[in-house]
Formats: sequence, structure tokens, C-alpha cells
Amino acid sequence: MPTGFTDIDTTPHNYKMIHSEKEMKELSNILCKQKSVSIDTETTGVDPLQSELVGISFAFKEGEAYYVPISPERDKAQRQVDIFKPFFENDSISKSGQNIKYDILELKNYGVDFKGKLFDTMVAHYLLNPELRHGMDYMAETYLKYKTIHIEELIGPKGKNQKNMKDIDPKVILNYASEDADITLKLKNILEKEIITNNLETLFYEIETPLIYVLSEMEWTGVRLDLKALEELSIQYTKELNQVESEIINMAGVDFNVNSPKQIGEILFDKMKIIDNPKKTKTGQYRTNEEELEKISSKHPIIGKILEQRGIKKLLSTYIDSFPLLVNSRTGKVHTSFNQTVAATGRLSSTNPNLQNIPIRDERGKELRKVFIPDERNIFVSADYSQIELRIMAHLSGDPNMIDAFNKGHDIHAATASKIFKTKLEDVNEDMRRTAKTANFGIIYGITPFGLSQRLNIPRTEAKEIIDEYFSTFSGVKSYMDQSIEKAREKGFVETLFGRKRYLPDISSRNATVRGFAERNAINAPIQGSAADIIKVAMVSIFNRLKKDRKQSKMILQVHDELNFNVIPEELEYIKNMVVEEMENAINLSVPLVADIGVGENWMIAH
DNA sequence: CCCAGCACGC
DNA sequence: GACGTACGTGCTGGGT
Repeated sequence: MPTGFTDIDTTPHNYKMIHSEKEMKELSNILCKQKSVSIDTETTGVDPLQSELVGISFAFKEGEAYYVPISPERDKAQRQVDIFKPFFENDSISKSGQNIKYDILELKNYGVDFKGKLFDTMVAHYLLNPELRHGMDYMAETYLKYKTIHIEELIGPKGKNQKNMKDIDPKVILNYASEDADITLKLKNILEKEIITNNLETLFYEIETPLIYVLSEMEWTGVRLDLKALEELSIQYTKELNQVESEIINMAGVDFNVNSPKQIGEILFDKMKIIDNPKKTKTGQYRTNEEELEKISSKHPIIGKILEQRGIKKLLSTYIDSFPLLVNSRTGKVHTSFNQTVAATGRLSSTNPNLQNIPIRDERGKELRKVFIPDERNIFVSADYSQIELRIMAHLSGDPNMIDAFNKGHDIHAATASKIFKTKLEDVNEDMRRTAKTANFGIIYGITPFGLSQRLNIPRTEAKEIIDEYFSTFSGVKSYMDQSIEKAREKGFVETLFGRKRYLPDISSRNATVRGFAERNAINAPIQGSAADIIKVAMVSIFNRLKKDRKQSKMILQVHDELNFNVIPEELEYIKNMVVEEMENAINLSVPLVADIGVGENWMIAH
């Protein structure tokens, strides 16, 4: 093998097609006798809630797999899936898969209530190496030196001419699908050892793996939108957008595309010459972002109009006019996809739609939050951690001043201001508090004097004084930060409270900029990552409590430090108490964890 | 089709 | 002299 890789042609394998329902029953019986089975589904699309099954593959012995084509005819397909229901719903058989949340959701379309311990190879690899890719093809090459059959070999290259799996001959799918289940099994056998070697067992088996079921149900439940209100917002904002755009064109005195930052820059700085020496981006284009425009907003009324146009346009294109297209026609709701293996720190991410970046600050943004509503006669409940990252910072650093402030229940930003400005707590004014708040956030992110000076719009020397004062009062914070960087340098990684690792090879780079990035990551990753760990623990506990207590209310969203619920009225008191209890007791730190809870007829009111 | 610029969240 | 606060997703324009 000149390449050093094997593939299906050079590897012994026995992949069997399952033809009849009689054979399916025989296979199902065999599966039910296994301890652990690797599975994979082939479907008509990438959204499990809108796709139909094309086939299912199974493997429980390396080199052997079974492929079960599923009928395109719905009733027959249901009968076929039902044959395997006893296997899928058997709690004592563990199932492995690559991104098994997808398979769980796909099968839920067919009434399958998936059960049993899970092993997701994608999630396992994410814990082992969060910053690498977690695709099966990539893992097969690195761990098995094996080149898999690529999906493009079946359905053609990406693009509008790409074929659908349902149009491919099952005989052709056989090897591809069987290989997927087989390779997943082989990877599982390697990765489960790696998880142990890297001390990731608790994080993997107690947190991330149970979370797969939690996320599956959240995605399945979905979030209801007030589509009528959305439509009204669309009409109103479109009108406002057109108005503002024509005002901009009028002021510019020439027609151009207001949505083009390049053209905006040329109009403002070449034609209108609003200021001398405007800043440029690295590509030589004029920089026209909010920060730059804000600085020159007093020079000409067009600047304010451009900022307003940008805000409305964002709201319309990203949210208001996109959501209706993402509403599931069967459920009438949006079903985001929570990705468990993207963020290097351990956070979740959300797509299609991203429900973790819904506006909240300005007035128009608030209007948008109102369209997120609970089911008929139900209640929207929102619970969020108060200052979780700073509390983690206090705990990890052991800084007595910071711990003391939290233990006394003080407003942490005011307490910080009181310390760094050497002022009595009651004499801290709004400006001092704001400065301290910015400094606190900066600390978590590994800020520099320059960064803080930019944020606060103050001279660099003054920013440096604030930081110096911060570190002298919270000296534990300073030494924790130094230790984090030192640890990264010695071990090559930093870790969270639950042992989630982030590797930082750049920490020893001779390039100061590159090294600076790694150093800030060494400070931030354990904090942000521990917060991610903690809310995941809470989510699993809450999910289990809801199940155990047979409640009908559902957790529907996670936004990093916030959990949202669709609550039935009779369960409101229970939910409020239980959720806060589970969030606050997810872990014991040297400072209390505090969760606030809100209730209302929509997300805006509840939050 | 991909990247840059921008803007939204935590 | 350049750099300069973490983590994400998605839209649009513009050049390939």
C-alpha cells in the first residue's frame, strides 16, 4: 500500500444486505442479544426532522455489518422500523454512532423512543481534541489509517446537481452504509480507551453523553413563534428600512448599494470627505464598522442613518424574514440544531436557526424577543446564572477579596469598583461601576491596557493604572492567570473544573501576537469552559428530574448561561423551584452559584 | 464557491 | 511598527 492507507478493497469485510421482513426480524432478534451495537441511518436529507429514512446499518463485530434498506413507502417503512423497535428501545443495549443525536431524532420521526447507553464517536473525539475535525472520514484516516467511501462517490459532488440518497440503488448503498457502521464500531473501540487514558470518563459518560438525549428532546420539542407578530414586524421594519435607505441615498447625492460596506466607505470618505485619514481594513477598504462610524457620527447626519439602516437590515435578514422559512410545517415551530462539538471551549452552538444570538439590547431587538412564545395556555420560563464566569474566576483563583464579595452577596461590579477606586461601597457611582464592570469582563478575556483603554475610551496610561490596581487588590486573580499560562506552557493544555482540555501549542510561539492569543486562551478557556460544563450538568439533572417526576413541561433552549422552558401552568411552581435548585447545586464552589428565574407570556418578559 | 466585513448573542 | 478581549452563526457583497 504506497499511501499507507487501507480501504474497503484491501480490508476483509462481510457486509450483508437484509432483503425481506423475515430477515429483518431475524436480525432484530440477533441485535437484541448484543451488549453493544453500532448504528447508522441513511436518510433523504440533512435535517433529521424533515428527512425520511432510506436505510439503517448495524455492526457489532469488527469487519461485519448489515444494511437494511427502508421502503420509500411510508406505511411499509413504519412496519420495517417497528421490527427494530425492541432493539432501539432496549435500555440495556448500548448504542454507538457518529453524531448519534441525528439518528435518535430521525428514528423519533418513526415513533422510536431511543434508549440505552450511548457512545458517540464524534463527541468522544471532540473531548480528546476539541480543535480538530471530528468527521468520521478524518478519524478513520488518523486512527485506522483507512480511507472511507466518500458520500460524493454515491450522490455526486456538493451543489445543485447532487443526487438524493433515496435515488441510489440499495446495492450501491450497501457498502457505504455498512462501512459507516463498521468504522464507527472500530473507532469506538479505540476512542473508548483514549477517553480513559485522558481522564475524560466523568465528562464523557456523566455529562456529554447523557446530554445527547437532552439536546435531542430539546430540538424535537422546538420553539413556538408568533408568526403573525413576525409578519407585522416585517412589514413595519421593511417600511422603515426603505425610508432610511432613501434618506441615505439623498444625503449622499448618488445612488449606491447601502448594503455594501465598500461603497459606504467610498461615499463617506472619497466623495463626501467626512474625515481625513479614515481607518482602513487589512484589505485596504475603508473601515465602516459601528465603532468607527460612532466616532464620527457628529460630523454628518448620514452616519446615524447608516447605523440605523444596518440595525434594521440585520434584524430583517437574519431573523424576521428568515424564521418563517425555518418553521417546520408539521409542528409549526422552529427546531434549532444544538451542536455539541464545535466550540473549542465546550460551549454549545446553535444553527438553523441560531437561537443563541437573538437580539436583546435595543428596542427593535426587544420586539423580536416577544415573538418567542410558549404553547397555547403555557408559560415561558427563563432561568439564568448570575455572573457565573466571575464566580468561577473567584473559585479557581481562590482570591479572598473576590470570594468575600460573592459570599456577602454584594453587587460584584460595585464591589470591584469600591476596591480598585478605594471608595466606600456606598460611594461607588455609576461611572465607577461601569468601569469596574468592563475591567471584570476584560479580566476574563485576558485584556491588555490597550484593549481596556479602547473599551472605556480613556488613555492607555489610565487603563494601565486600573489594571495594576485591579491586580494589586485581587492578587489571587493575577497569580491564577500567571499559573494558567505557566500550566499551558508546561503541559501543553489547560483544563476546566471537570477536566475538559484545551490544547494550546502556540503558547511557546516566538511570535508575540500568536503567543498572546494562546495566553488569553489559557486564561479564558478554563473559565468559559467550566461555565459550559456546569450548565451541562444542570441540564442533565433537570432533564432527569422532569422525567422522574413525570412532568410535561419542556426545556427548549440553552443560551450559554441561560435555560428556557415551555411550562404548563400546573407545573409552574415545581419548575421554578426545581430548575433553580438544580442550577445552583450543579457543583459546589467556594462561592455560591446563583440562578435568577423569570416568567411570562414570551421570552422578552420572562428574561 | 469562498472570503471579507459586518452585526447579533454570551 | 504592529498588535492589542474569549466563544460562536449568518447575511451581503464582491471577486474568483
